[in-house]
Amino acid sequence: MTTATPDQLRQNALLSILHDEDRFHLEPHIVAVYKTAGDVLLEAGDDVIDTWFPCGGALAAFCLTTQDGVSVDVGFVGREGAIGGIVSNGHVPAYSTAVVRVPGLFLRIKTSALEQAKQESLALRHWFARYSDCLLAQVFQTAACNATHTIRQRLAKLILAGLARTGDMEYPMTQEQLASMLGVGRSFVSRVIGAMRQEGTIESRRGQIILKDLAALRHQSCGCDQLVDDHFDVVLHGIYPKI
Amino acid sequence: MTTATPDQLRQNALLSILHDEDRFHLEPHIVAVYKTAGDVLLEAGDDVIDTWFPCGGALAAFCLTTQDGVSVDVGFVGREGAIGGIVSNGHVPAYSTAVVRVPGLFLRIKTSALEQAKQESLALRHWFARYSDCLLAQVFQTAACNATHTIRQRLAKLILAGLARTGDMEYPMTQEQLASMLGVGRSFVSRVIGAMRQEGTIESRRGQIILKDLAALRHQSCGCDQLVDDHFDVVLHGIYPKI
DNA sequence: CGGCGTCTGTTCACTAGTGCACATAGTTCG
DNA sequence: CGAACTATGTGCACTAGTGAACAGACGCCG
Repeated sequence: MTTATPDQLRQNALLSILHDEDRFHLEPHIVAVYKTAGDVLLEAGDDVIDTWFPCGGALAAFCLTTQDGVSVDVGFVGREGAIGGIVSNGHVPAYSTAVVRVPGLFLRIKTSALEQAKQESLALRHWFARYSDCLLAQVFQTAACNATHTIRQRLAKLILAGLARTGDMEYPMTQEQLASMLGVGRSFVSRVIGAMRQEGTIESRRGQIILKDLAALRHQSCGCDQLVDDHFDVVLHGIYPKI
Repeated sequence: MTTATPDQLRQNALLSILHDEDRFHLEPHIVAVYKTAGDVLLEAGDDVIDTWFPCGGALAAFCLTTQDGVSVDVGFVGREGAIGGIVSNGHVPAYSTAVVRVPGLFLRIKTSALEQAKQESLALRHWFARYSDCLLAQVFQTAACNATHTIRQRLAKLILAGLARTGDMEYPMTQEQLASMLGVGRSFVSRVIGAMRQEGTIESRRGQIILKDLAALRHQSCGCDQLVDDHFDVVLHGIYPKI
């Protein structure tokens, strides 16, 4: 838990693009922490004291639990974004829990320090506002996707998103976890994965999905994340590199 | 299409609470327009030139159309909120189309004027940021709801939300429209409404739902909107600090 | 009054997804 | 090595939801 190095700051897209002035404001307050899968960054109902920036291949999810006890992931944040006092400026309780899904490095800053910096810099404020718009777009699309697409399509989408993070062909995730991220029954996920394996799209070991045929998996996915990625491109275009 | 009267401004919750200074900034730029069901306030992909404030019982929806041509409403905004340059400050194309669902009065302001006012007032900025957080919370909940709840639960929720706007027992909406808002097949909606009618929960005429048993309808609803309303209360209740 | 367009109820055959139960296989750890 | 977990595959009976088709019913307008 040491103050983050410049090299680490560069591993988050929102931070890597900052002008020197803005960076100098934030840098002293940023701490680097390694987090493993399942770690909770933000608890629903708690004050948003910390804001988190995933680095490299790390991935976190906004996870809601419905009244009947089923939990669902409704949004994902990787190195392109941040979690915490982004939309709200941190004055309010978190509506959603944020959980680490793919382990890795996370940068942490006190939301109060971030907000102070936002007050002093219009550029910083607008930059984060743009990212907020992208986050909202992502959740819009998730809501539409959940209403209309099959579990098979959504599962393919989820696996693709996970693989994009790890950067290789293997995605370490149990079927139980996948089912819980989608908010569906485990046995059905098992069946869908079985079908995909038979068709040669993926392999699967205990706690692991292995990509065999990218084109086929893309084809089975609903492709909702592509639309969102495009919006990210337009809104944050050229100002920072794509993942 | 005349400049809005003070009386009209009071019919939107976000505007009604403003301090005189902030109000004086915005007031001259606000225009009152009557809109009917189906009118489009914002088109996905277009620049967010205008920002809209629903008044009284008016209601608009964020409506997404998936690749396969099915459209779904993923969020609703009534007198408690606003549509347009809220999250993003209007620098970006709208991700979602915004459509009027319950007709009524809408106040319109150029997003650029709103943003100018936000730059000059920290209080205004924070106030809208808080509302943005509520909007995000609402969409989070919609995404979770769509993933886990039955069409029957979601339909009950939708009818309740509509009735809450009109203020009486009648909700003017065809089954076709309800189905399209949920992104589901019309015939199934017809069946569910038939069942509700048999149980005495509602009546239904051509193009109209009539509430008969509020408690029963509440009981059949998933209740997701209640959770969101609670968040609105916590985040926006009474707090609009003068800064 | 008659005609036309739209909304509604219902049938039918079918696919998607649930939830539980139980057998089996892979991992971990003493 | 063997015990104890945990993850996975699969059978089963069942509910939820689809999508097309068609017959009425309602309401409006000339």
